[in-house]
Amino acid sequence: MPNRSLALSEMACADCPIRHRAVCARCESDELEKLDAIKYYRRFEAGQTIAWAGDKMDFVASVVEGVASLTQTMEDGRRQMVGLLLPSDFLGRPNRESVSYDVTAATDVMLCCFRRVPFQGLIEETPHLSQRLLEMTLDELDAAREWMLLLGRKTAREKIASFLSIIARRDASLKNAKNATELAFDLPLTREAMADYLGLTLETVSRQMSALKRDGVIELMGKRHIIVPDVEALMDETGDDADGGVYI
Amino acid sequence: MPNRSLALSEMACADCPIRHRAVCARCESDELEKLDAIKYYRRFEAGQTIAWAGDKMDFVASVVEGVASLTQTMEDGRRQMVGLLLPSDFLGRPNRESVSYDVTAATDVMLCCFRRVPFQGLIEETPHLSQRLLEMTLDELDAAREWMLLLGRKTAREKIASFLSIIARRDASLKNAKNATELAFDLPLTREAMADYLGLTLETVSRQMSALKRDGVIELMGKRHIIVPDVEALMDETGDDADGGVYI
DNA sequence: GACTGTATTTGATCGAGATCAAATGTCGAA
DNA sequence: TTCGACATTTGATCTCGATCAAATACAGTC
Repeated sequence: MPNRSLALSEMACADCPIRHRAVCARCESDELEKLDAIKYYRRFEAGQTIAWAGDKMDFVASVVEGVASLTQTMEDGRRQMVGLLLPSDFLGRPNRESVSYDVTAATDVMLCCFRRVPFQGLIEETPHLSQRLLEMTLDELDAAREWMLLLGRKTAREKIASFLSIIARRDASLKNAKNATELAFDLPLTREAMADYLGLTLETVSRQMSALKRDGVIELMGKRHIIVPDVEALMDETGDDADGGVYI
Repeated sequence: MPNRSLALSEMACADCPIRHRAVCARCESDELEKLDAIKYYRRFEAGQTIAWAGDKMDFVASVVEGVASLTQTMEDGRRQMVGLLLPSDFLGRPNRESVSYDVTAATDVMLCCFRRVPFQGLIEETPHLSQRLLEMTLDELDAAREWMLLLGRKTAREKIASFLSIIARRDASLKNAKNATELAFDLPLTREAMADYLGLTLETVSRQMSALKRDGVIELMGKRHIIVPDVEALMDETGDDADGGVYI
């Protein structure tokens, strides 16, 4: 498990890769110190469960590295992913001690955890924190609503293309990439997890990936590395109107 | 259009039916006065468009009476509802001048509107307001995630049963009804709007409503009034686990 | 009471995606 | 190098909900 990109112990907020995107983004240095006092890092391996729905969770957290998913499961085993947390995204709900969804590490994940009870206190006394949390929650709600359109009305092919463009966009945004016409990135999810995200079976995911490859919309290097030779062409497959994805 | 349940002009916050549920729920009387200074009421008739996606909206609002919907439309006309606003729900996003979704009055609706720019100012200086807004947004996010499970994984029959139980629950909650075994309420949506909510066609909605009626799960008085003789039986049809909907 | 427009129901058929099944690829461990 | 555990792809068939089409119900209006 060779992952030594960040030393767990002595990481300073100033050097943190998500310092200006996460829930702490607007905090001043004195506010940051208070957060620092209640924070600790935790690492999870790909596939590991971070928490089960119904568990008590004594922390909330920012995703520093990697990807985590929130999923709901029905009694008979049908599963739907309802959240995909990338670096800088926030995990947990203040003022609620138990988790509502299964939380899983899709890749190796590092979390910056805040002890929940003191964090709640900080929220109440730190407008910079609560304002940022509100903004992030509103963004997540917007994302959830895009996702609802995808689940309710898009075809399998459109779902795949939409998913790829979402990942590509978030990936480019994290890397601060200029918008080139060509784009390359790694899929953070297995075919099965993609199926859970998209409300499809893994067979349908695989078939549609093959179809997009056959049609030259994407190229595959191995199973997980994706090259998009023409971003426009991919966007055309998503079913979204042309101007829908201009802003990052 | 005989609707004189509330006089538009001189309604006092103290008498407001959503006083203790809406975004103003936690405000003290001095805070309420500041809100009162920037508020006005507006009424919309069933079917009327409140705002189109992309429009500038110079207010945010609480739904006082009636039901409004948020919908997304694809170029080829496919439509997905992504929000259903019942009394006390909040409409609009502070710090964003244009609307992201089409907003439509599903029934006759009365809004308590706040001029957007001054409202933004109040949010920043009134923790009672911003905390309540955060809480409501988190609740909406949870609801959106339930909705995603419905859209991605439930059968048509389960979707209808889930929708009916959601409406029944919210209706009972608004009326502060004790939880009887029998339940009766009016559908606030046409079959077509239900289809947009559920990611189905209106024909499938109609067929599944007929099937639930045939099987004795619901009774219909006219097209819109629903009687649920046995709430347990309806819950069994939703696909959710038994303890999923205990809390209101 | 006949007429019009809209909402809803019901019927017949089709097809996208699910399901069931098997083959293939991949990688680490023995 | 072979084995075993997975992840992924591909094939054959089935089914639920979509689509196309028509009948029915209903409310308002002249």
